[in-house]
Amino acid sequence: MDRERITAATVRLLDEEGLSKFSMRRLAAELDVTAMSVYWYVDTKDDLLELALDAVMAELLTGGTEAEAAPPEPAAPVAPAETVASTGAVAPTEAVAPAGADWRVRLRALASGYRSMIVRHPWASPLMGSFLNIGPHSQAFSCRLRAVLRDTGMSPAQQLGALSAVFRFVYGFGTIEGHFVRRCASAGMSQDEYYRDALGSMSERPEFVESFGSTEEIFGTQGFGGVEDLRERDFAFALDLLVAGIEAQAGKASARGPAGERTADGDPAAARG
Amino acid sequence: MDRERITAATVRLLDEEGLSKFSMRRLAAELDVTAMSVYWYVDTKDDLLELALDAVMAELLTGGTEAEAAPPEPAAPVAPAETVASTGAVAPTEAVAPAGADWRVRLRALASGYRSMIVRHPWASPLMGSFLNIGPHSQAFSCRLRAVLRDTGMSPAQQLGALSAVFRFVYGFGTIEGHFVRRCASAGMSQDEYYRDALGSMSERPEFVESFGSTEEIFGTQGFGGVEDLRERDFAFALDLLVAGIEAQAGKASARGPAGERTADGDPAAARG
DNA sequence: ACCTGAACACCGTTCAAGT
DNA sequence: ACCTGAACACCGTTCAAGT
Repeated sequence: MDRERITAATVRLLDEEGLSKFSMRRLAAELDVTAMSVYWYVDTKDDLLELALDAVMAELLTGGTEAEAAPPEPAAPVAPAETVASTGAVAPTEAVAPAGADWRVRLRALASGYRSMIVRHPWASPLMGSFLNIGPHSQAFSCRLRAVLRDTGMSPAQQLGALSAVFRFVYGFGTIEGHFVRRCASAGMSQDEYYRDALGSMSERPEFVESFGSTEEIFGTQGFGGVEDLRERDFAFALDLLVAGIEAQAGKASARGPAGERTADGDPAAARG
Repeated sequence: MDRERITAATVRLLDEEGLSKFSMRRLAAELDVTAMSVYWYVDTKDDLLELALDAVMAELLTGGTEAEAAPPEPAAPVAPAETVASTGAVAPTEAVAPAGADWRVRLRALASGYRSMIVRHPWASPLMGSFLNIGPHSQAFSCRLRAVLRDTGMSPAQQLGALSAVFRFVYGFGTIEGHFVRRCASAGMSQDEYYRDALGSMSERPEFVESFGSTEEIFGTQGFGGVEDLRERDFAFALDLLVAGIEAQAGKASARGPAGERTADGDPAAARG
């Protein structure tokens, strides 16, 4: 009975039953302990949730581009013990990209990893709020993203803007996706069934059918591989948009010279090389 | 005592005290009524929250590009009665754009309006989940966005991808922004104070200071107008990224011809002109 | 048709008390 | 140092009963 075991049980319960059903009393029962003994290790429910959030953030750092990731195990691609124990050896590797690869490849890898983490743990996104000051693992992930953006050719000020854009976009995508997945599950339907129903209710509006065709036409389109495939393509397309936008901005930047508007002294691109 | 009055009181309470403090009992007290009489008009708390969500979605439709917006008042730019009554004459007009303007201008207007609505009502974003099947006002807004995207020169399939991208990105931006604003308020700090504190805790990590300078350097940078100004610029920059990405994709599309990969028969761009 | 009171099965958290 | 029981002030929702 220590903080790690409590955090692991919290993550497992949150994964299985969702944020709204999680309670201190439910957790205590799971740990075969009275309701209030958890409070010896944790000040408040919110503190515990922050610990759980930090634990799943660590999933994004298994194996790494640079050694700046987590305090323990500087280089070896070993997943944190508590996470493996809780989720049952789901070792996500999508946030890992070849160290010297093109920034586009690495950006896609980081974004995909972040997104899939949010989908794996739908309870995490409402807890993330601002990506400021929420644990060392989140900061380490942010560092990796910044390292990638340094190679885009954008000015430092543009890099900061792009950092924010990528973070928030992936957050939005993963959060909505997570909501949808959970809603399907709680309705006892497959994602395709739920999507078909939703389309059905939208087909009551005639302009919708005019734009996209009837439900049967959408599902019958050749190459339509279901909602999950659709979402995969939407995400890929959105990343294409971002990458194309970054390339355009980087072109502008190099045409006008390396200096941005916002940044002050201490150009990090120059300092790092 | 009817559904409209209940919905209006709900929106007002949610705005003032937040989603977590809202309860049926609290609402009943506000309406000077016993706890359970609300259940005569509303089946469940979740149903009521959906009503509230639909009510604030209507803010995005005041005044419009086309007459496809809300059932009442087809064209006149009049805000819905219940919203005006509840928020005290905050009549947002940001989602309105000149009808025949460039798609870039109209896209920015729609995105800004959506974002500011989310910030005005931070409780709305956790409720939005998927943008599918949540009320007629949301669908009408989606229609307007589609109408704008038709003018980008993208293929219909690309338009669908961009629709998803814009929606989810703005959602992510507004949600995180709303979280931050609320967190500052509940900590009793101004946004700049909170931001300074957060930077201070991040300055404990040396690579952060190496990249961006110390807190004093960041706040002292000429042209730094505080967090809110920073966020404004981040949002504008992110929209620039999206617009540039859309332009790049549209260029590809017109170079390869109008047909996309995903769409079936019934090309809406051709049908609408 | 509309509202109420009492009740049920929950919450997070405190606090004095046990070992 | 670690855990417990009882208690406080809350929840959403049901249901029989009032007018």
